[in-house]
Amino acid sequence: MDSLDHRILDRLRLNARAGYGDIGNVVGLSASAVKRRVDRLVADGVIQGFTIKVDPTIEDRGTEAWVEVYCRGTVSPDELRTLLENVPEVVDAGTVTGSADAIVHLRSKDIASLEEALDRVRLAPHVDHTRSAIVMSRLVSREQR
Amino acid sequence: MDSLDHRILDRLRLNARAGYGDIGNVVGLSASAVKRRVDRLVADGVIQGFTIKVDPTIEDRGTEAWVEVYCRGTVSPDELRTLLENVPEVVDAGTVTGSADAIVHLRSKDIASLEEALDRVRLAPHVDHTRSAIVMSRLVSREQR
DNA sequence: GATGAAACCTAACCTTT
DNA sequence: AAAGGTTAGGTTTCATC
Repeated sequence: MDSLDHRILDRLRLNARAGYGDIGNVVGLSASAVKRRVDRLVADGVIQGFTIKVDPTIEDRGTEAWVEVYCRGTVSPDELRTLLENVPEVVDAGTVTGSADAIVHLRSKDIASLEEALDRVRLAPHVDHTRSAIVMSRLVSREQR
Repeated sequence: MDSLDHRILDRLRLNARAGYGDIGNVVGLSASAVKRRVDRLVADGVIQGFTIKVDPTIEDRGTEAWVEVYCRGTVSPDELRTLLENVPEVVDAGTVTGSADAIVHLRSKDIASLEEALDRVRLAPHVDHTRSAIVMSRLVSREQR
């Protein structure tokens, strides 16, 4: 992982379909050299995949909320994972420090379907209660770039 | 946006470098027809870009936290945005319903640098106090990256 | 880094509905 | 007209040197 690798990652982040030759022109390598590095970055797990960014509203994911989940007693992360993986609206979740057991990021079509998804989280075993914050306006969005 | 478009998006989400011919074999179209649809999806803003998923630890973003931001008085979303955009560790943020003014998702190298970033948020004008939850274990990760 | 064959992208043209 | 298929060219990928 030298500076050339980082610059190649930057180019691919901007355009994952850029040709090896084009990337090479920017970073100062031949197409073959770039391909070898990209292949190695994939093999090493540095590049975990090539994807697209899709407008969330197109796929009924324009409404979002962050939810703190509070459980009764002690619940293993595995139990929580199983529960949350069964709710497709959950896009991101983790166990956290502090009073809540987990924080869950939900994405859905509208408030109604968001509430429906939240209910599925809330009515699961072990879950005591939740504390929700519905996103009104997005301020920063650098998760996908 | 018909079902073919959705299936093409699914294929590209799995592998943004898949060939048009390969995608066509799966969805039942010729390579040209797939290319025309992809070009249209890009032109219409449905596909917002082609990117890579990079292992967060490689780029010093392995430690994360969710932070509720509470402000004094009334603060416009624009002021909050300006503030948060100047902290590179902020990967995601939005104004929310409930008692907090905003929720901020931070990613950094380790706890120490996370705390440093949090301080930059906390010491900004208008910010009264924050309430943080550091992520211990990731449960679900379906965010498009 | 260079080479060459195979695979792919792309645009123009044709067919179908 | 709108959408898909076919073809032909130029370019890119990829294994090998």
